[in-house]
Amino acid sequence: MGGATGSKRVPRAVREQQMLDAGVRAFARSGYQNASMDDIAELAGVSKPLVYLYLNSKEELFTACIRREAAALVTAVRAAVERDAQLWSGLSGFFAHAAEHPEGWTLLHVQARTHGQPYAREVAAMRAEIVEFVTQLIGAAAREHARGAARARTLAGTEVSGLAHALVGAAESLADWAGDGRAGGHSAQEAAATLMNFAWAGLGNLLQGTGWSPDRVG
Amino acid sequence: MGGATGSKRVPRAVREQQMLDAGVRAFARSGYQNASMDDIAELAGVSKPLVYLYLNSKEELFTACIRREAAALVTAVRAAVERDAQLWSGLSGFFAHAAEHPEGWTLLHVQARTHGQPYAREVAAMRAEIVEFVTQLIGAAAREHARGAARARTLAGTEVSGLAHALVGAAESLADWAGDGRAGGHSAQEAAATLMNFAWAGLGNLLQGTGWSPDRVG
Amino acid sequence: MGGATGSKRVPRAVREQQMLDAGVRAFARSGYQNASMDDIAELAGVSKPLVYLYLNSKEELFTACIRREAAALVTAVRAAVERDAQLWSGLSGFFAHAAEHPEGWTLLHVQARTHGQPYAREVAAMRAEIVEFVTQLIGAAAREHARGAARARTLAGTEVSGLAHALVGAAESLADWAGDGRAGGHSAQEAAATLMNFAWAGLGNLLQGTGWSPDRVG
Amino acid sequence: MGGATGSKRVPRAVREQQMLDAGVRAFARSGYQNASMDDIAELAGVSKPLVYLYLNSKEELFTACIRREAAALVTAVRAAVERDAQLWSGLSGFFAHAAEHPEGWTLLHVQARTHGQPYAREVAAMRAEIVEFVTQLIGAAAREHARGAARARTLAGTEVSGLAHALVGAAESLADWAGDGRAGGHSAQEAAATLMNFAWAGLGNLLQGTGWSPDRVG
DNA sequence: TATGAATGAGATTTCATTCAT
DNA sequence: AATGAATGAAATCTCATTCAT
Repeated sequence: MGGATGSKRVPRAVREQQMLDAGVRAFARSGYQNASMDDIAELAGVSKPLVYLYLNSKEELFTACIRREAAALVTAVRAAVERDAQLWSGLSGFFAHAAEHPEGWTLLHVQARTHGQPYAREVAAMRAEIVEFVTQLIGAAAREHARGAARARTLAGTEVSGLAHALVGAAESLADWAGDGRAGGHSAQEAAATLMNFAWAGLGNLLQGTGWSPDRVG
Repeated sequence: MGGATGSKRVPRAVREQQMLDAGVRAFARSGYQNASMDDIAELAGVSKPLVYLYLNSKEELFTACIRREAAALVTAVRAAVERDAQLWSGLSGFFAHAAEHPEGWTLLHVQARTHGQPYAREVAAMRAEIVEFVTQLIGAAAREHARGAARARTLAGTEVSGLAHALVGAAESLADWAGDGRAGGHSAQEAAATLMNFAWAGLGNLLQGTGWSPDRVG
Repeated sequence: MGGATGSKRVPRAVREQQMLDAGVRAFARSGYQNASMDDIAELAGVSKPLVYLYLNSKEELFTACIRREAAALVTAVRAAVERDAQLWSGLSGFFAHAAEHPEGWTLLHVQARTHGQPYAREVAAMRAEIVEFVTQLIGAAAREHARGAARARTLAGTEVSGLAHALVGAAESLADWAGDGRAGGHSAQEAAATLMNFAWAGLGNLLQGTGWSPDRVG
Repeated sequence: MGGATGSKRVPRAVREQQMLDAGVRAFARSGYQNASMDDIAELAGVSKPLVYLYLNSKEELFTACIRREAAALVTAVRAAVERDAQLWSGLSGFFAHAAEHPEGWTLLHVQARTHGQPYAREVAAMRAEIVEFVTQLIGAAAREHARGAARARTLAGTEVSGLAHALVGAAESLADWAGDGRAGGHSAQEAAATLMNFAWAGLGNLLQGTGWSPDRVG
């Protein structure tokens, strides 16, 4: 009932993936505490003891879910970046993956951060990896900008870091927004474009020293 | 033991605030589910039945905590905005409040979203209110921009909405970043300035239609 | 139903004793693992959570039961010994207590030794205390003997120790035997007398060096 | 993995012994309940279903273990007795076997008594058999004694039974004592000698009616 | 002869919540 | 205004046992 397949006697590796699927879905929907092992077992179409036999405990199951989703997201972003090393590609890959795996994205963005150290650390590591990508891409974008500009200053480390964090935060918020129905069906591409618009101009401003400053009105 | 005061026979209004203090702290630290009513009662320095007498249930207590903290944040942002109706002031006020009330901020940003409908709605309402501020401020900034620019197009509703979400997300991410030790002690002011830099330029670009577009490299 | 009293709202100290009573009975009858916390709670006439509230866990409950019964037994033996410092009194006190508290005795002798370190140690400590009593009493009896005998050698430390262990073991076995129906209703007094008969003569033999030795037939 | 052999296709009789070995070890170490069928299967180097195929259930496995060890002990004692029909030989044989098979001895002495009817009966039967030996041997010793004494009364049935129980209990206690390191390495022979000393003299006293009685001091 | 896959039943433990004072 | 005593309901986890090959 509600179970994945009706098939019996499935090899372990396959069952484990089914269980992780169920875990991701249940945790994303109900949160760590509210998703019971009974729910997850039923969703996976197996009995509870089998879940314990393969994944040992609720905590380990949660960790395994987070790890799988984090790895998938990082892989998606990395692949996008490796195609052409553009900020646009990275953002686009990120939004596309988040849109295609809304439960995985919710698990990482909403659920995993809520629960103590072990999980939050896992997600923080993934986020750091993505921030690192973005930082590199901002560097590349800065060089691109500089080529087409008369004079350009060099960005300080914390400037780039702050920028990267702002960008990732904006991306996360937009991913949520796009994931909701509330955005009126805006696509991953549009979200990426909106953000690029923002980032590109902000970057240019920053490089040319024409940026906004507190004593300016606005 | 560890309770707030040791004093007895405290008027209801005061006791309630003590309980909310305890609730905010406990929920922010441990999350909704892991914070037990026992913990909260002990933290508040009263017995559990009294908590129930005044706040009825864990859900209501949580809601009351969120409402209080959300109101405080909105009030802070509103006050900042009302001083001079500038985007900068709003952002600055937001960062300052988040920095001064880390537990309240954690409660709103990290914990409240995790839990199903009743609470999430509360937070969504607050977020919507802030997005609304930002939307208005963006409108004001757009007019400001337009005054100094040759030609400026009018922004579409979803554009503004997307921008506002990106901005709020970036702000939240920066608030976390600044809240950590990892930013090397960056202040609320600096975070606000970084973000303004970003937003201001992006906004200009958008208004002038000179923004980045996917077929451009970068 | 089957619960101790029907009384409600009993002070904690009293309830705790009722719980220990129930624990001793249940553990003695069914063993540690087979006695469920449900059984114990029902036997004590309270709900399970109350048992946990007061005694924390099954292990702690078991420990508390063992400790109480061990203390009671030691106290009984000590009191008997202190009345007149005779081996007879000690044995008699021991048998009387074991006969009057068969469940406590079973708990200590049969159940507690079966389960790992923490409990076995508790019982071993109690047994050591009793062996110590017996050792002292053997010393006294030896002096008594010596006064009425022509020549008497001094006992070696390990001889006394071995004797004490044998005596305690014999007493334990007899306590079980007397506790069963199988002894045909033999009383504690008779068991004590039988054992004294044994011990007294054995002691005399040993002191006079007329004891049995392997190369003798028999 | 820690299993006995790695060899496949072993004849049933051999496999069964391997399983009993594993069972005895596991039950002696952890007790009936704590030793899981998984543990035992792993220890035996086979899969769980095979254990069930050969031994049907945990209860039957336990019973088989007890039976094998009890038979071994009884056989050892019987052999010793049959050599020369002396109490000394029986005790000596008993101690020697217990010392050489500590896990079997633990199983019989400590674990088997704990668990309800089915097992306890098994052990009780063995104990009864040994008590019976001892009773016969005491009879023989009594005749021996009588031959060298002026006048000797006849022992009542319960007297002999009590004696036998005391003796067996003392023997068990001494077996534990000698089995520990605490006895300072006392051997089976010494334990047997200590006990014989005790028994021999007690017996003589009893036969001659010169034993200790409650109104005597001591 | 032998095993990987799977489960029903039941154990301990926790927690929000109420009663009686 | 305030609390010690008490519980219903549900969660995680374990284990003896069987199925299908």
